[in-house]
Amino acid sequence: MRGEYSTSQRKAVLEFLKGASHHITPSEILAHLKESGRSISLATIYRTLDKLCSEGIVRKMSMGDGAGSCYQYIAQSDCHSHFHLKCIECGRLIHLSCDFLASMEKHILYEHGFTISTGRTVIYGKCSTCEALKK
Amino acid sequence: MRGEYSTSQRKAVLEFLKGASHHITPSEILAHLKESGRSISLATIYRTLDKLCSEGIVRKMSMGDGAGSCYQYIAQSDCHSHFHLKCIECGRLIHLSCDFLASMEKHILYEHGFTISTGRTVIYGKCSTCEALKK
DNA sequence: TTGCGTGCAAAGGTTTTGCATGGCA
DNA sequence: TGCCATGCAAAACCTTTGCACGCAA
Repeated sequence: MRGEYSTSQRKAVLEFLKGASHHITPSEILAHLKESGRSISLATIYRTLDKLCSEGIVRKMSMGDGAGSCYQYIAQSDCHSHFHLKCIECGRLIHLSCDFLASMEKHILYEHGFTISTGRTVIYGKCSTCEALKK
Repeated sequence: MRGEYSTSQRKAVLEFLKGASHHITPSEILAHLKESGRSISLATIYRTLDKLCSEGIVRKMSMGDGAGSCYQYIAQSDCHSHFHLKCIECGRLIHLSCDFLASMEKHILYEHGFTISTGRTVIYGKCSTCEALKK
């Protein structure tokens, strides 16, 4: 028989991703699940995330930190103009929804023929706090 | 005495970065230098790149490929509104200079208090060719 | 029963680090 | 001479893979 199984591990990973506040590393998933008493191997987490990505349920992003990849559950309401700004200094991640950016997407599409994937894009820079601290 | 030394290895790495056509991985540097007869250890390349980054001479970028980090020499003329678009499908990297994006930078700075680092930011999406191929 | 999913351990790749040596100033 | 930089090897990570077993359907 062909098809996919619904195992307790898959459910646990998916449930945690849904409840999490975005952008989680495989190690974090492991840690949180271990805390809750559930024990899953890292290999399984990677394999599960891989599958969820292929199915379009989860999104893989790479933060520039060298701290490994991050994964994020794709909520239905999340598909709009929603950019991520990441501060180089403090590492804070800012979620930004803004009409201006929506028009930027259109500009790049019509003028430059490029369809932006907002979910996968991270804009780097400095947040106001860190910029102010800069001597 | 305090300060930095100018070694042949540092010169070789920097020179290669200057001549290269952007976005090089440490392994590529190693390979190219080995080809030219010069032999440098990978560790030194990493340490040199790290230093060059701190000095603001070189820029570190992470492409989402899992293929490791990329480094790029920062030319003086390169500091303007210059964004990178990377196609998820074919991997092509597009360099984009555009007034509209310059105004986007200002918008994000004034309205959202965030100073964008254009050099470190990679915008992901699909180029027109790959978008057209999509069934 | 079938065969996908899991766990474990091992392997692969990138990046970092310790230590003795070499080289610039 | 004083230190920083280098090379080598080992280690630390993250991620993938092989294999035998367990479990969903």
